[in-house]
Amino acid sequence: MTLSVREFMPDIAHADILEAAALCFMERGYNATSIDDVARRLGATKGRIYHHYPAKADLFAKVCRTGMDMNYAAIEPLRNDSSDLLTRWTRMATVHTRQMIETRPFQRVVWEGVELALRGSTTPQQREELDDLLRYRNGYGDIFREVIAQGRSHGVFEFEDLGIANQLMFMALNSPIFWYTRRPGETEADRDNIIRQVVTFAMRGLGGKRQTQ
Amino acid sequence: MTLSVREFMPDIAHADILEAAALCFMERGYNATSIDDVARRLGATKGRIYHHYPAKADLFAKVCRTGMDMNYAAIEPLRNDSSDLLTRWTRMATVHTRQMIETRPFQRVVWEGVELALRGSTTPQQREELDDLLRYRNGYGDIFREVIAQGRSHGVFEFEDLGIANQLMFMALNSPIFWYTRRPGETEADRDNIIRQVVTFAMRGLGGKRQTQ
DNA sequence: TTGACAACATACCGGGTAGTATGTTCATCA
DNA sequence: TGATGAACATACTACCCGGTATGTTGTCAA
Repeated sequence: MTLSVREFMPDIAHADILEAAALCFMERGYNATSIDDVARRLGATKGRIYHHYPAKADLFAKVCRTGMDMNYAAIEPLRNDSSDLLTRWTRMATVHTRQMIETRPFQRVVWEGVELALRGSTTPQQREELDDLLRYRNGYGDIFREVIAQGRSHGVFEFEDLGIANQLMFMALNSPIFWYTRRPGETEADRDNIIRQVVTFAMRGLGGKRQTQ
Repeated sequence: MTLSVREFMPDIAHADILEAAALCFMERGYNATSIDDVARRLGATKGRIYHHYPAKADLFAKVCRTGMDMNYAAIEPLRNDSSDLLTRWTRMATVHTRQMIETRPFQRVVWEGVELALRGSTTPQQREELDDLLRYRNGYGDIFREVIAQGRSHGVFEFEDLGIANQLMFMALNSPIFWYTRRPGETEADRDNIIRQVVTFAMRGLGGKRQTQ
């Protein structure tokens, strides 16, 4: 259900560049990352990158977009889920959190992209791209927002302000992009265990009724 | 109980510079902020800043340290609180969250400082300062960590991994530094209401028993 | 086989910015 | 009162990095 980069990029050259860029941007941030850094990680030079992307900002935007594309694709199968609300929310939250862990470099770049978009203060053309990203991510957030809103009106969840609750929920679910690191010898079960704890925290935070874990 | 910058800086000149720097760093981030930006906000020039701080990195570090100083000072009165654990945790969490809102520029810079420290990749001397910041903040985090650990062993809280729970709790409590903006006409009660919702979310997330709000 | 184009590498330029070196003003104190 | 130094402003330098212009290699079609 979770997707990797290459399934989105049939063109290997682009996938390699995007992956290297995502890693660099994650490690040092947008401004501190030079195109030469990305090229060095690829074992190549600037020329290769500028042949495919007109500017650094476009490369960054593409990494962000790819990250969000993967998120949308991951929860897409759950759009038609007809389970009860709490089950549906739990599935969505679990998939989302797993996504944060398994495509962490991209998700962290998305986070910085959203921050840059909110700050403003860039060139008009880049502004356009970042605003697109913002709308793209807001649309994604609205999917969850709607579910927890329904959940509250059905007595499944209990909270006051919908906007605040949504923010807090996403902060919890997204948080692994900041503190998760793959331990050597970590099993699939270990990771599932972490994800479960994160989702449980968010569910309880939303005032959700306890369900069988 | 919450403290402002000037109470920490008897020297007004330093307080002005730190406040301007905090605002600039918050708005554009460390790398994208030039010393001239800070000077411009002060209605001054570079000379003034370099007269007090040897380098940009030192100014940044000082902003971080000041932010953490304010946090420590804010919860200091609660160290000797002999109330029951849930009450004590709630008071600490409330003070902390209020701190995030009322000194938001500084707290946001602290966040970026921690990120820079975790990434590494800087000059050795700055590395030293950032590592100091990291230890300083970890010490602060341990205060909360101990309280929720005790709370769990006394049946007040319920969660699995202590480290993960602490991370998730702080993500929730810190989150206003990302999404809080002061609304025009916002009253003191409005702000208290926001803080209460954040604290409630975190408490429930930790598996805390509901108490009278 | 050759021309033409894609996919890069190499070499270079220009703007922005951290940091410095030097002036200038003003207060304080011997 | 003049000497001294703190607290800045001004002027300048050096470097890094984004972007471009040009060179090189391989492939493929006619």
